[in-house]
Amino acid sequence: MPELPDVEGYRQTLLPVIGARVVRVEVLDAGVLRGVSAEVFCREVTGEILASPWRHGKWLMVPLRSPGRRHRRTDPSLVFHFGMTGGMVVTRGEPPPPGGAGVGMAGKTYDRIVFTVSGGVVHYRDMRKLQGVRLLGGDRDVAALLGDLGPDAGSISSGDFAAQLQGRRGQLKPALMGQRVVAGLGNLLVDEILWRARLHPSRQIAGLTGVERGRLYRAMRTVVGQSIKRGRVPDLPSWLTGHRAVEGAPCPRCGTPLQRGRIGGRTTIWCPRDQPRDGSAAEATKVSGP
DNA sequence: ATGTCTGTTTCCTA
DNA sequence: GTAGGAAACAGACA
Repeated sequence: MPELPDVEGYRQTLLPVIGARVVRVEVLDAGVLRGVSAEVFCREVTGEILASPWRHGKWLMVPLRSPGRRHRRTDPSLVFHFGMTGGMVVTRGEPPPPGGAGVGMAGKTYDRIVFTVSGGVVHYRDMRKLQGVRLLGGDRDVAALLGDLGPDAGSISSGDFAAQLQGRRGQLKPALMGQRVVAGLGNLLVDEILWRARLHPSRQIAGLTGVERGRLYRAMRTVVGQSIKRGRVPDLPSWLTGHRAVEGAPCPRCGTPLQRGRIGGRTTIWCPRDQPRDGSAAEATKVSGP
């Protein structure tokens, strides 16, 4: 599930346990640990204080510091990525509610790591284990890990966005999903953004007009902003995402049957009328509110 | 049983 | 850099 809005939601669920001390670490499945053994992971994390979590794109960082000490650049950080099926749940000690983030279809929770902290329990879950959890040694290591990512899609300025697009070639959808132009957009968000901006996913970046670039930027900020508010890409009737499941469903804006195809290796939904391949036409249909 | 699909990323080859 | 495929994994579905 997780794209930028979901991960932002996980970050916010951690806010109540900022400053808490890690009492116990249970590695239920060491397969999610990247570059660190379960033994070392437990030893290094147990006893540490959780500092303020922060997010870049789909990555979630939780710096650790030792009790009674200020933050240092060399303090380690927990770094979480949720792949396609991960999630984070924080409770205050009661058994976690059924369902929720990172839970599989059959209701299995797929808890992989459980952190017991003072005043709460943090569950890292992930069915498919496509990504995982890292323990990095300091701010420099974190910066290196995130080094290839573009600016966060939720906060990039229009000027920076234009600069990121400058000189780049290729199709719109693969570029937006590549994390290098902007970080945090996934398959659903990109389809939603391109539909709102009325741009065909296969359009060439280099062929965008200034007006179209502006439309793309506005659509991105609006869609990401609204999605963060709801903790996910909402499947509202007025959004494209609400109609992905139904083959040939009418475009919520103009009624034309939506088209489904494969672009950049991913299933892609678009409106053949509002999002013409050549960029002309269909400027008339107005965007409806979120 | 077998093949295909999936809200991700990385690694490999043209 | 860009494009395309495969792999990592664990299912659901036809």
